[in-house]
Amino acid sequence: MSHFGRSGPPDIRDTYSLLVLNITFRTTADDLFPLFDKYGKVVDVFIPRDRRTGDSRGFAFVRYKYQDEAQKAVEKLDGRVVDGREIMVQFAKYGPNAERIHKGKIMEPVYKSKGRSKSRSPRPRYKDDNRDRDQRRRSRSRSRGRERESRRGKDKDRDYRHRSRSRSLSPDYHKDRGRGRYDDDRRSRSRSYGSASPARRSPSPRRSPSPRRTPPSRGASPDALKHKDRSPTPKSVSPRGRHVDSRSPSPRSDADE
DNA sequence: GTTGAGCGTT
Repeated sequence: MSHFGRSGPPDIRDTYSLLVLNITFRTTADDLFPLFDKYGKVVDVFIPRDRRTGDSRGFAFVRYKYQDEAQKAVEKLDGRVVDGREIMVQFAKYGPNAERIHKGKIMEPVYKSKGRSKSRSPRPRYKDDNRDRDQRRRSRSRSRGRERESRRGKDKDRDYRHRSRSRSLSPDYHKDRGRGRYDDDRRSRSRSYGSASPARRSPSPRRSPSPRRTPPSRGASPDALKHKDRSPTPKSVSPRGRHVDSRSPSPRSDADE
């Protein structure tokens, strides 16, 4: 859903997509549009949302008409604090159809069946380049600290994410963000609740085989504590509150099994 | 009500 056209992507023929990360979950396309539009002609603004909850996923896509404008917006809006959160603007790496994108411009996959050598730069990571990205990373790393555990090697953790993204090994979208998958099907197929109905149980846990047994670690005898706290006056207390005057609760009958 | 690495819809 585009912000402009309600019928999917309008036209990505000559548009440059920018990826906006680290945005608040409350930020909407309407909020980003004026911000990005000020730096250039924004063709469309799209914010992926959850299909179940409908909440923003925390990032948005802004499509510019010209690359120069997009580039400028990236430099200007990147690092800008929006809604109290520092956003990260950068060119989209992947397209909606898993197409390759160069500088936000969708480029169809090159068929080198005939031509062998395009000799295109794969992605040389220079130290300078890393340095830039490192700076912005600090912003998002300051959160609760999902990496707090920092297991035994950061390399491992880092590699894990790297593969998740880079490697197309996991087509499954398991983003452990609470989205999970559509379990509705499973739930529907749940076995018939005939005899395994927990609700059928007596609401009164009086027959609990093992009630809260005070741990002796305290040094206080369970009996003593129970006597003092539980029933100061056995006659006044009503465990369930249903049979106060009842003379014979009839445990067997009452406790249906 | 919350969350926080990342790349997209009719």
